[in-house]
Amino acid sequence: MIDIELVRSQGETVEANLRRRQDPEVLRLFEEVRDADREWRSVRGDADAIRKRRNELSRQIGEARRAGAPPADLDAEAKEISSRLESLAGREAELLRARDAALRRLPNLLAESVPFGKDDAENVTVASWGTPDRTVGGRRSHADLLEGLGMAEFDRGRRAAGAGFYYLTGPIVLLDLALQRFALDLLVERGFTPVAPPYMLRREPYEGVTDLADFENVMYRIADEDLYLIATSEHPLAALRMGEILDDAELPIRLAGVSPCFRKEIGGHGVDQKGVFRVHQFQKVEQFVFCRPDESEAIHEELRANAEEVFRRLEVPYRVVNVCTGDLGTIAAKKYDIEAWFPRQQAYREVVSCSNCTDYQARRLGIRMGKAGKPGKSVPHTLNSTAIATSRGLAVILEQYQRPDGGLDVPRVLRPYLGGRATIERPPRGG
RNA sequence: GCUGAGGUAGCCUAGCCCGGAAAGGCGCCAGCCUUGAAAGCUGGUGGCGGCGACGCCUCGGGAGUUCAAAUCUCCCCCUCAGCGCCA
Repeated sequence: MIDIELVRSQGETVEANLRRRQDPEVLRLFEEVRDADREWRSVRGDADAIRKRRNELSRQIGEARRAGAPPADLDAEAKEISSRLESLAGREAELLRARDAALRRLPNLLAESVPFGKDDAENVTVASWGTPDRTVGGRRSHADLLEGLGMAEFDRGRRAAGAGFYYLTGPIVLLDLALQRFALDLLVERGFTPVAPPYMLRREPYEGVTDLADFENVMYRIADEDLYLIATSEHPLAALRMGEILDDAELPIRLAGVSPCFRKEIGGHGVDQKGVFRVHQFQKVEQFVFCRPDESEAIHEELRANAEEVFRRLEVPYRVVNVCTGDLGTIAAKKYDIEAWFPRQQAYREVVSCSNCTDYQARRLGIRMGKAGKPGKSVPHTLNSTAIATSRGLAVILEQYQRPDGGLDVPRVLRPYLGGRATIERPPRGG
């Protein structure tokens, strides 16, 4: 959430920034925040004056009572003033509620380096690595390949859990774990602390880390409980320090989350719909950082470099796009997507999302900076980035490393995690 | 799930039974003292509104009673302990 002080003192700048998102609803919300805040402050003043009088009377009545009987006129005025306050206080509370509701729905301010654009077609490619293989050459979809190897159960997954769920079986499970372990080791090497977070969160922290629309669309709720399955470990990692004061000296805090991710809304598919590209459940190793505001820009680049390194070591061609103003989500001030080359689809598809959330998430979670004994008012920044999501990471490897005979070469960097194994073969007797 | 105890400012705690300006300690900041530091002493140290004098609010959250609620009543949330169940 944006700092209300900023809305007051730099209203024009904030509005101009929000305008870049090209969403009329956002500007309407901004007006609502500003109007409600202005009126709240005015009503607040009136109500405070009445409260002051009430407190005076209350004090006098108390003193009079201790001395003898309370004077009837004081009592009458106190009663009258209380009822007058009631409606005003109601209005005051309502305005504050309206202001904060609108403020919480207002998206983050955009970083200056975010390119202006309408939608994902106008995202700007800022880097690329590797040479995309432009020949389709009888490549199979990752789902076909998996089924050919007898290492995935899509139909049975649907029968048991519904569309969007699947079973992986056999050596591919080890490959999946190897991918996670490889990414995790890389992050640990670079100073991250591995974290196995809770896979469910209560509503309150959840509202701090995500926006309300997402909340309704993507979250699985546990029936009769105030619990939601996490959509990414970013969320429990952010909530790890909710309500706390972070000591400047401990920043930056680099965390590597490992968890399954659960998402209700999986959207449309496109080519090769079957498989693990868009699913309700997948594994992810995630980078997450709490840091000082002045260092978040540099750390954003660091997270991006780490994510790029994952795909370089896997020898998977990719490009990096700077997500444009019209395509950026609510929480992020700036976002890079890494899109890996899927040779069967002959397309770059998103495999990493790397965001600088500045102070937006931290403010919603009530996280501040300072020292024990001397809490500050400033708010740290949070950043997050995929290291590897093993649905898509797996899919791209299956597309790229498949062999014409239906087997799979194991990416060099993963072999140590598979006991040196270099290939995954079709089982001797076909399924 | 049952029973009990709790939730008070950055932290720890008192106040609650019996309603009437949130006491104290730690930490932190400043001053005094000191060659410097520590100790000691003095003062300050929540949020919001107001240009300001100042005022209002704040005791897990909400509702109620009352002139007045940390305190009384009701509902809800969370934490801890014991018991139960359990990988």
